Amino acid sequence: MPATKTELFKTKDQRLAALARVLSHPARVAILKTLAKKNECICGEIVDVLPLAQATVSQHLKELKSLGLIKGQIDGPRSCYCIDRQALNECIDDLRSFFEELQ
Amino acid sequence: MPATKTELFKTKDQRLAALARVLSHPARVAILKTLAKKNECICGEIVDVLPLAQATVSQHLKELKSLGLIKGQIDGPRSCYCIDRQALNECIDDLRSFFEELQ
DNA sequence: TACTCTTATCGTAAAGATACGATAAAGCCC
DNA sequence: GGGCTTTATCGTATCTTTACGATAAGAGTA
Repeated sequence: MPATKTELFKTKDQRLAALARVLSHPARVAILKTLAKKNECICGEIVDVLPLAQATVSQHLKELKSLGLIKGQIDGPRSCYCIDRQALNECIDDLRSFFEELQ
Repeated sequence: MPATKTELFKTKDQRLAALARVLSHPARVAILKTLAKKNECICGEIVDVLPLAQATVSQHLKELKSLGLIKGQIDGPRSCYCIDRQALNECIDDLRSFFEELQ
């Protein structure tokens, strides 16, 4: 029965919810903070910082990337990640205007 | 095996993730917007606005309440909900400082 | 070429979230 | 009291998320 009725809501609300969803795990919050601090990181550095297995971290990175918040580029045998500043700013704006609507 | 390793992360990151989690469903986003617009609503009004069954809406309201973002008070046979402005402002501050850390 | 390092993906198990019908509980009106 | 309205909770089905081991795939190195 429960086939997630997400599509029945307004596009804006869906988008905001999707953004909130990627921030809804402390690992992803920590990844963003780490990337912000070091500007860019190879995957292994992030794995070292988090209390999770490499496969799990890779999965979290994938989610951040699929929402566009981070970019990843291959660097030899490594993967180098960084925050997509522009996408981040758009997300911040979305959240900001949501909160303004609430106030 | 997967027993959610949330507790292994920093308290601040956990808290932010928990906040993001309640915003991670469009129904809860819509509820907050509705409450903001009308200032306060009885449960039934919210049910009328959302494409979900009463039981489901009640569940979403419970989650918003348990995080403290909304307050509910019994009004005769009805339940009257409103946004907890103070709690909301604290959440906004948390998010703001998180984004500042990212920039 | 063989070997090592690094990371993504697959498969899968467990936990959590979502959704709703049914029902309980509490107040109102007659 | 009896019936109606309103909402919370219970039980349950299903879908989604989280987590990790195993493995594949690609790049560098001896």
